Amino acid sequence: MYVTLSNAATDAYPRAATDIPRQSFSSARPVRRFATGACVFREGDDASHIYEVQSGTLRLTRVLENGRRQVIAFALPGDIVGFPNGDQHHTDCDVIGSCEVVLHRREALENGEGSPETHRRLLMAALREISAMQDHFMMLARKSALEKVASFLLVMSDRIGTRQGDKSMIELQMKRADIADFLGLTIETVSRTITQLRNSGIISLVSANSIIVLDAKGLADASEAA
Amino acid sequence: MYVTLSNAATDAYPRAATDIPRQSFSSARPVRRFATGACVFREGDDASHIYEVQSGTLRLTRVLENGRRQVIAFALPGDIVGFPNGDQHHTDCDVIGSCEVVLHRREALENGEGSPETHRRLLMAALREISAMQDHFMMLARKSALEKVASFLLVMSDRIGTRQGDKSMIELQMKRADIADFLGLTIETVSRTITQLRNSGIISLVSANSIIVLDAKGLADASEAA
DNA sequence: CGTAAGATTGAATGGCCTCAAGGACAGTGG
DNA sequence: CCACTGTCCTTGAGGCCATTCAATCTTACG
Repeated sequence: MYVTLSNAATDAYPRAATDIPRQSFSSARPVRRFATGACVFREGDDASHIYEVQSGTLRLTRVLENGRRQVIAFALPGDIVGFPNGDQHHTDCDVIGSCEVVLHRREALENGEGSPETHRRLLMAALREISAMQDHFMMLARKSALEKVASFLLVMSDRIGTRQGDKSMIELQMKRADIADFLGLTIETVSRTITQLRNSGIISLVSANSIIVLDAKGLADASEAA
Repeated sequence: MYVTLSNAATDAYPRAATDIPRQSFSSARPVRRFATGACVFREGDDASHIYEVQSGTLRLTRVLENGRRQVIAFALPGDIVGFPNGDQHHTDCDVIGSCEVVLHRREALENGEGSPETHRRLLMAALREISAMQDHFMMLARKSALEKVASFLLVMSDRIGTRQGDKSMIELQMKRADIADFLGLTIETVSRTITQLRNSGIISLVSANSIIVLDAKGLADASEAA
């Protein structure tokens, strides 16, 4: 999951899960379950498979020698992760909310082994990934802390929010540290910004990880404040 | 071109131009020349082709409504740009140093129309792109101005530097504004940082766009200062 | 109740930005 | 040949936002 620049961008690149009836492939492909905290793959591991998330949440990270960490993306239902470059994975992939994933053999993307339909779906997902990452560049480089956090909550609301009348309820699987490393901020700044949104009456917290969006328009405004 | 985290990363993902003898495809494919300032495509244009740079420099940009601009990448010889998402291009592509590009029909990537060899090369380039962009995230989110500029110059030195004894000469095609929008900085900060590197004796300027790397190790140290 | 992990809040610093002015350079026309 | 102009780059001063360092609060769990 990337925090793209606008809802328009999100709409323009619909996720696979909404493109194609889910049962058309899930029943024919091996599905694996992972518990929270499990590791799907590590940087340097042989990239044997590509993973399509059906439920739950994954986290992709890269770490530098000096300890600086970047969360590359969160993978939510409908997302596909683990695109190889060469023979190896180049990120870590951990489960932060117990999940079910559909496994695709790497060759299904690279050689077209298996059905042409699957090959095409994986290829399209890779191209969509490039586009989404380009949007995310703008996010990391050009947005303020408030805009980043508001954008993040907006996307999460769209992707995993449950409607409660005119409000939306978000159950975050990730910790503040994950959000911070995803948005290029510190834990403290994320926390302070969430407090700020709360004090503005835009959101309210049931618990630290359970957020209600009270004012979707206010959140959208905050996400692209001049 | 992305500014990746280390030279190791660059080495690990060699560019197409060094992988495959150039004449094996360039002679069989239509080549187009563009003058500096030309526009290759605009966001929203129909994505009919994918472009492989043989010489010169391209610039990929995205612009927000509010005027904020992000340079997504610079395309140098060996790079491939214009990966579509859906039917349209989602960035602007301008020529900042007169260039020759090899055109590939979009279908060569998406359908495998044309040679399987070309299909595979384009697919591998797309996957390499994803990996390089992931590295670039760390750059944008976690590096200081000094580290960013030093990293940028290191990559440019590796890619387009000409050896002068133990020194390296870089002829930058891009303006300060392009560098700033690529690194997520302001023009002033880029300029100040270059001055700082000059005062440290790490680089020297022949002219604003013509830079000599006097101390490659010093530059490398600056690019990953703790 | 005690401990540990995570989240929040506070105070102070600093790095980058903003605003502003001046310098370098090429192109143009008198 | 030389002002004139526009573009780009550099430099300075001041301010703000995010960080850093540190303490407190919350929650879960034995």
